[in-house]
Amino acid sequence: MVDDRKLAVLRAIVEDYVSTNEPVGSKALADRHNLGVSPATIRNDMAVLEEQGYIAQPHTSAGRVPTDKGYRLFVDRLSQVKPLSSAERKAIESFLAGAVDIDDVVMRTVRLLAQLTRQVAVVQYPTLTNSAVRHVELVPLSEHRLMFVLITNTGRVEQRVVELPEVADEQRVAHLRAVLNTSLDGCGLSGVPDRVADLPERLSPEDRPLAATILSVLLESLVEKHDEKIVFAGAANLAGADFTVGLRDVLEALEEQVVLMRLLGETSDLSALTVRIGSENPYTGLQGTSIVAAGYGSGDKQLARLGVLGPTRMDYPVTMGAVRAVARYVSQILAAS
Amino acid sequence: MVDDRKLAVLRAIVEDYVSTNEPVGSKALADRHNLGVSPATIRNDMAVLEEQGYIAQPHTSAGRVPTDKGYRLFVDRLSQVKPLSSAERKAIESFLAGAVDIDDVVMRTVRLLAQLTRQVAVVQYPTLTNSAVRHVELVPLSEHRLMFVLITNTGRVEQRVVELPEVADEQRVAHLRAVLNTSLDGCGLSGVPDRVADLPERLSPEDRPLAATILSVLLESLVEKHDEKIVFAGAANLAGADFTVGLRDVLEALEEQVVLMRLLGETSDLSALTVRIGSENPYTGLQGTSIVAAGYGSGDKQLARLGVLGPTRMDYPVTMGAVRAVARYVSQILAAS
DNA sequence: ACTTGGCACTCGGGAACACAGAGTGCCAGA
DNA sequence: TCTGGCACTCTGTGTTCCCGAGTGCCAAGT
Repeated sequence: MVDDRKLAVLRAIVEDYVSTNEPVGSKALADRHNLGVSPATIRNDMAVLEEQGYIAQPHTSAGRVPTDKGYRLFVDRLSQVKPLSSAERKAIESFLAGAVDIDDVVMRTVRLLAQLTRQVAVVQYPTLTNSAVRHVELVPLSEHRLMFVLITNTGRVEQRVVELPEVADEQRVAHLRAVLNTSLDGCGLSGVPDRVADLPERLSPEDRPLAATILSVLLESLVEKHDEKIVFAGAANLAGADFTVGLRDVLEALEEQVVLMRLLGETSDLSALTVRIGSENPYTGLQGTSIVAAGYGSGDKQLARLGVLGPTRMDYPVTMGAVRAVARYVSQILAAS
Repeated sequence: MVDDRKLAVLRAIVEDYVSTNEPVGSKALADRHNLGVSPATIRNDMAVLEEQGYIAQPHTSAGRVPTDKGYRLFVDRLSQVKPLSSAERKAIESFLAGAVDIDDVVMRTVRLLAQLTRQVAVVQYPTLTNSAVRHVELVPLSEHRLMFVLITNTGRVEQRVVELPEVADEQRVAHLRAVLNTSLDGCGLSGVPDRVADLPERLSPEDRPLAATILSVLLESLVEKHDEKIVFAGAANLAGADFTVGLRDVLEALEEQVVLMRLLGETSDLSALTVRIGSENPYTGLQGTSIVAAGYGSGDKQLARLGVLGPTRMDYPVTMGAVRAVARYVSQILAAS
């Protein structure tokens, strides 16, 4: 049904279309690729491919263009991820190595990825879900206010200013700090609510209102930051590509955290590349775009995802290579810190 | 030389052009504004205005379009900042009030401003320069590593992981923490280098290497974060407006922190509005754009700047009103926290 | 000294049109 | 099953033409 030569034709169409951005005809194919057959034969194959929905022609008597289904087949069976050159690897490594904190890592990553792929890069901040409490700090700001700081083993720092219901002297704060730290140290964030549930009861009665206030802020910060932060870069790269759908829609999607979140998708499998092509992606405003995403993490735990967004007409092998490589390097960096 | 009627004509031209986005001719002016004179008279005035460089015609026999110089005159002498409606004020207030930390404040501000003006909003993070140390925290991560956290009175938190030259037990860390806090508490960041200069000498010899390492990281973090962080939002609003210069250049400029920094400019005067029109701005890639910026801060100190960027053909009174209002509200929020 | 109506002139943008070129589908023959 | 040939169908481009908006200038009016 789909014999080898037809697949070769499809591959050739995808490659040519990606590089020229113009519908590709039978003659051009016969010239540029040595398929060993005449244009007429190729035409026949193309007719079949079109009937099966892998390619389409924008109008009668124009060349063929891959459909989403065609790209899908190309990605799944006709291409292989293209590894980066060693120069590129070196560049990545040295660029990421200079990062000083988690914000810096994310920022550098997203810029790097955008530059590398010449597309829009999207990076999700490492999730708190899988991290554990490294330290809790209470810093008195005034008699009635203190700053609550939560440091996780993934290097992230959460902070909140807490209005206190009563005056808290340094000693009581110190006590509470000690209690919090001993009871939470190393505890996974998901386990925090359980651990602190009975905490007020273990304290002397006069400390309870204070503790309750702080705990409520703590719990609140856990759920609030659960909808994760996402950043993007490389929007300028959109300017060149012309989308079937308006540029505006794409930019709007990029500024909607929730949409981005869903675009990156989720896979349990760390290091697996996800490719969403055109209509496969869950957001109607982005029909003409594809997303290539991968998870990253430290050790074996997936912390978050990153990827790039570009026109469906993109160079999948190269893009996938870049995304995979960057995901790996970020994982390394995070594991080391 | 520039009598009142000519100014009225210029104002009318700016207003019409802003609202229609089409070169405006003498007849249209006479119709839409009741200037009390005939089109022919207006033509004469327009000829003079053109000679003086306030307006220009895209081609012979088209209407007139304001030049940068024309907009400048309009902004300086022919318009007044338009205050927001009370509904808008309420919306701003309630939207900003929900912010939980400094990141949240900045994020909400930039989105708010983008939505309000339907343009690209740019917000600079509050500078550290004018803030003071509220608390320094040292959190041991392992025997050889600790996390250094600096909390400022502006609510910002800086963090660094420090590799230690030697094993540091909890006691030594605690001691160092105490020393740091007593010597730095309330100290302006610019004064920190002076204060810590002689600090190692006041410690026992065995603590000095440890202290030196931490101090070097501290000082480094001060200068590094000195080039401030800037965020933007509302890029989607660029999609509608057509720039004389490519959209790509604008997007590129937006992703360059340094460029943004210079665009926002600096004025000592808090609460003064800065307007940079087209060629007035220091970046050649942004010829067709204007920037409206204002400073914000807590109390009387200017902490940073915020503003919007849009086509030179923008509604200056409204935009200026929005920028000024948002700057004020953010200042309030920051002063309160 | 301005203002005004009239008038000739200019030029951009849209409509109509033709045409070359690329590409297809199909068919008959190898 | 492949191939060459051939008629057909489009799109994109270049050309021409014309309408209309808008101007500049001038002479007359206030």
